Amino acid sequence: MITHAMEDYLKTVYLLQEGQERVSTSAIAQQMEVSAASVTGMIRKLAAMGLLNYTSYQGVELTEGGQKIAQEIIRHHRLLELYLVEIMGFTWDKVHDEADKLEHVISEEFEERMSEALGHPTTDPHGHAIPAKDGVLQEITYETLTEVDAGSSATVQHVNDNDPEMLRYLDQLGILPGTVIHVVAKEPFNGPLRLRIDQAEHFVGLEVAGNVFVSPQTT
Amino acid sequence: MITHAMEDYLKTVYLLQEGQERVSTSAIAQQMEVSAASVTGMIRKLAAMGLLNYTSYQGVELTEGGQKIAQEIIRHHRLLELYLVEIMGFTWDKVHDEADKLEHVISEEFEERMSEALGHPTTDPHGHAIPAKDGVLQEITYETLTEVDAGSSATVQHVNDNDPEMLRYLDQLGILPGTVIHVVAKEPFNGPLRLRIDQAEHFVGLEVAGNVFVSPQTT
DNA sequence: TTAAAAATTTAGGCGTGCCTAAATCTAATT
DNA sequence: AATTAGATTTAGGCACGCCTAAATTTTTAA
Repeated sequence: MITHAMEDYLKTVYLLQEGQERVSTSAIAQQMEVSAASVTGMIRKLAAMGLLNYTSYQGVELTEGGQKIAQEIIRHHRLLELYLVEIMGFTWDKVHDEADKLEHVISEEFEERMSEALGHPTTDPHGHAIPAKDGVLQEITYETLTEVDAGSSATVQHVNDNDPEMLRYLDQLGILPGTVIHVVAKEPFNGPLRLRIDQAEHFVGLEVAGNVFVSPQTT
Repeated sequence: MITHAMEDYLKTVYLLQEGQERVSTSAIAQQMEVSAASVTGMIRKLAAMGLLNYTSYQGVELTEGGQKIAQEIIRHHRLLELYLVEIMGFTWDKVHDEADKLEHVISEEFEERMSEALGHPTTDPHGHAIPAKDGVLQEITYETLTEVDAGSSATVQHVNDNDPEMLRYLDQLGILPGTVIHVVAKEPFNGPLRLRIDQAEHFVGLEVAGNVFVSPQTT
């Protein structure tokens, strides 16, 4: 039997695995805000179930079975986020926590009906790709806004969705997936970035900029 | 902290309490499909939290605090059932199980947005009253179809929602909240009831009839 | 009113998922 | 190569929510 906690671990490993080969115990512990000892315990259980490969002291890697479950949960999460915003009228800062609870509980039919109501969408409100029902999710790794050179422009691809406060701030600045941002200048000594968005200028700190993922502007 | 399991117990006690003064351990155990010993354990915990009054061997009774939580969960459940049917297009036989899982997990805002989308409804798809946000739910106790005299008619008020199979059967017969049923005859020795519904005649067993709650037809 | 039956509680145990503290392994430094 | 810092695992413990079996209380019926 697969529990909600197991689903959470698989999801976390999946998302941490982006790019990386193997995921360390401490990375999982930090992300999930549990002790490393707890992670070891759960990892061993999941390995015994064939959901991930684990070598002591060497971190883990999802098996195909583990990936499938992780993708299913991530699909639930992102469809829920979009459904909550588009159909139910939630603001985008509230949907992450709600989806975190609902994602483990909804049925396949619920998932299917959400997808239909939304016209089988491919991205969630924060710009993350929604995995197809049985498809592989190839999340592209974008650079963060902090890495953009002064004087050039970039298009927002996605923003981190776990901090409601920050999402409200980004919304206020007009930083949404699709927004074009021109980096006017970067202040020295880890100072703020000077941005032009839609004619208006803003000074934004590095912590915020590090949570905004962009691609070089194509136009 | 109040857990999902606790919420389930409070809900069950609340629903069993209809009419009755006190609710017995075994009644709860039977309804929830757990052992009587488990019920005793949980009851003691809930009593220690002040959510119900408990005297050994004498059953339980919800306190005001316990009632409030139970009503909240029942409101969630019934709003969810209606939302799933009306907005998402579920058939009425599937919504009970889905609501049983979701009811513990949705936020106040989710509840509020469902209620709004549904125009602040007062009954769920099976005819049960939806408690108001902070109101008292006064569920009226109706008689079952088995108690209606042959030759008289009755209006369906609500049907039990926990057996999907039976709900599909009732749907097929056209037995929904609001339906007028004429009891043509009752076969002896616990035999079937002969019913007229919308011109058509049906023979229905006592098990089904016992799950249909009606009031004498007023017209 | 007393014995049998039924209901309830107590005792002890199990899996889950978390914790802290101590032990152990890996990697980095000298 | 030895030491040491950091990461990881092991050991032992705890709360939850369930279980079965045995003890106890209440109810029913002889």
